[in-house]
Amino acid sequence: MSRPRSEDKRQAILAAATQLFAEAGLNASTARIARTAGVAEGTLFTYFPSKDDLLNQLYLELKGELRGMMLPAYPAQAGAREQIHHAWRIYVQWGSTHPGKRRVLAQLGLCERLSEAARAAGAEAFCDLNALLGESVRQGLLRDQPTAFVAAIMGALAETTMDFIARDPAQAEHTSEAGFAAFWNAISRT
Amino acid sequence: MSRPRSEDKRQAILAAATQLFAEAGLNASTARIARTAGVAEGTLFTYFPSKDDLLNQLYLELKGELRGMMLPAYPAQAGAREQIHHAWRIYVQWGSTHPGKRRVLAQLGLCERLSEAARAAGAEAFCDLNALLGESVRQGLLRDQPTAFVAAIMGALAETTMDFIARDPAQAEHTSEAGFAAFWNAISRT
Amino acid sequence: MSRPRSEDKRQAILAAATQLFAEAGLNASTARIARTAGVAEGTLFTYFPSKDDLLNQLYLELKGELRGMMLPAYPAQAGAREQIHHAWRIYVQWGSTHPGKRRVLAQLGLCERLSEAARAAGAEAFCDLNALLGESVRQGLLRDQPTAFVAAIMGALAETTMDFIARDPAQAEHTSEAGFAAFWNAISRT
Amino acid sequence: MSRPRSEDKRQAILAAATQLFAEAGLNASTARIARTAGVAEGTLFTYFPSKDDLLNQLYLELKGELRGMMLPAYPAQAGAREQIHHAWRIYVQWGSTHPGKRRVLAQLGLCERLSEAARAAGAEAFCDLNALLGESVRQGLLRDQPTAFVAAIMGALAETTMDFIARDPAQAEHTSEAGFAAFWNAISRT
DNA sequence: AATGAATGAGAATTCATTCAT
DNA sequence: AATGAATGAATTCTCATTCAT
Repeated sequence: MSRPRSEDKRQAILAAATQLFAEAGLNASTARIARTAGVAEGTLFTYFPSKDDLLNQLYLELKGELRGMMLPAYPAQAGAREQIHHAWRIYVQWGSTHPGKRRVLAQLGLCERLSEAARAAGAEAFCDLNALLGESVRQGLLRDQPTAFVAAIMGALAETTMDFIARDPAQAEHTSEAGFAAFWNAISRT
Repeated sequence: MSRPRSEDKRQAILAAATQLFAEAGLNASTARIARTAGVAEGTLFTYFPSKDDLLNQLYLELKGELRGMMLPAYPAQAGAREQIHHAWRIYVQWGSTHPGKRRVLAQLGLCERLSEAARAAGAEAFCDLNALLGESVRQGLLRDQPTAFVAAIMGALAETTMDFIARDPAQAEHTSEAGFAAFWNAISRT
Repeated sequence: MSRPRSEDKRQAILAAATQLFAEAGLNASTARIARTAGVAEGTLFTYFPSKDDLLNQLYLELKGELRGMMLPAYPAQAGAREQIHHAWRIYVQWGSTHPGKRRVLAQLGLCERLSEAARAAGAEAFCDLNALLGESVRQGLLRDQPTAFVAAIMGALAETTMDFIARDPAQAEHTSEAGFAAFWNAISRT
Repeated sequence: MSRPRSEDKRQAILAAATQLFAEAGLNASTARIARTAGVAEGTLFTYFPSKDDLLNQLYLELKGELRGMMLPAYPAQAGAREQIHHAWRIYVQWGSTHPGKRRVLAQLGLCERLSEAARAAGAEAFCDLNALLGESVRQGLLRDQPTAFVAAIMGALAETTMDFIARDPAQAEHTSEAGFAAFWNAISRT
């Protein structure tokens, strides 16, 4: 009966926030975000009641996008190594293709304004991957380390890999594989 | 004739900045830093002409401290692996012992307000280590990767290791060794 | 042909405004009033073109209600003192029974946004009472003071009386009579 | 050693606040107050950390001024009636001479942002007067009413009196005496 | 008429930096 | 050099009002 809230505007705000956060850090002002998104300052607050909400929802949005990419990543019939390798490729490719989003996701992950709820929901993106890693440890394929440690190592090496791809995008494929090799050697038993 | 600047005050300001940046992020206000340091608001600006200068000098200070720890780290007579292992232990121990400093160093490293000059000067802290890693690659001890990549992998895994030590300090020794094992497997040739 | 305005909605808005103004002062937002009234934000403005209008109409509404209570208050056959006493009782009882309405009426009376027209119309509530007081002065029953002064004294003492009843409702009857005694002594000739 | 805080500026801010609050209510913005006081917006906040503080300190300032006027008001040798009469005159005169201050004091007294501490400290202005009234009740000079009720009646009638003086300042003296007569008759035993 | 999204002018406050003392 | 008051631009958020649906 009234004008419906526009998903376009919501997305424009999130996109503007992503861009400005990537360029200038999470301190980018709501005024600038609104202007970049092409909406009035007040409008931002009809979509996101506070800047904290914007931060949290943006985090979920980005994590959700990543999750969407990684969900179909695990062909059941393949071996564990192949599945993990596949997840690696997708993750590294997403981050290399969207450096701004990657940067913002990292900043948000460190930001103390992120709610526990958002953090928990965000963890789902890597839920299947974590399960896969845990199972692999249990089956003796990987060294006997806490799953969280293995997962953190994977994340850290993937980030490093993406940093190098950003510097030399032409070598993306090769660097990604080199990174995965390093990761696999770091954690595999043999 | 004017009073000379006091190195004590300079250090007090840097220490206060480290503490507050660790607690509240780089947005901690100069007023709060000055108060915590026990000096007047204006005094801070006689030691650091701007907040950006404070940030850059703090970065150099912390990198310098780290460099001071790591310089005597390389007993020439030992083998490369042992020297690298030694550097790893010192680095991880420093970061585990000074979580605030580590946190601030990481934040500063990401901050766009850091000058290229400071970044370059800061890189010196790991200069010898980088040389050592490069040499090891050249000698075929490590896999054939760009030295910067190897160094970045070392940094990333060390950070991950420190994160886990922070969660469970009782296991510091064990976690540090597990982290190094992962690193060594990641990059060593055999 | 368009839907007619609903008197129910108008009353709901006025009731919500009364409640929120009593709780939070005249700054209570139109959005909150609309929500409390169960109508949309915009709807409020089809019934009251502006917040100032809402304020003025609410004032008239409350004054009108009070006038409705007091109109049948003057049994012609009774003496002046008894009629005035009767009016006092009704007024004090209304204010004690509806503390929110009383509070809002007082706030509105002081508010500079109230139009002169509303103020004038509102004065009608006490029109008969004023006439009665004036007549009593003229007949020598009350001291020789301007009627407006006598009326203002009555209002002030009645408000004070209601304040005390609000603090100790159990003594309402007694306090009301004590207040009236004070008033009568204040203005009666003997 | 540094520029001292200027009592002049503090007073200028309080005066500007008094003026604007009297004209436009307590909603007058800190920006306007600062501009009127001839200081920068930020300066207001070095003298008053928040608007609430400004409100509370202004209340204390005005109450203090009033207290300063009334303190020497009670010549011990005079009778109770004469002392109370004297206090009445001073109070009414202060309020008539400073209508803005009176108006603001009344608004602040009703405002829920006023701290209990300020309220308590403010009550001191009428401490002696209250004691005098209480003693007079106890000695049978006044009717047997709670002291607070007697004091409230005095305040209410004094306010009403000041309202009328404001409308017709030429009759100030006469109106003040008429008001006191009404008050005294309202509460005195005979 | 009813709805609630859209708007942009404030609101209170913060903050890096300057400057009088 | 040291101090902290002074500054005014910037920040997040609110709100009365308008307007598309």
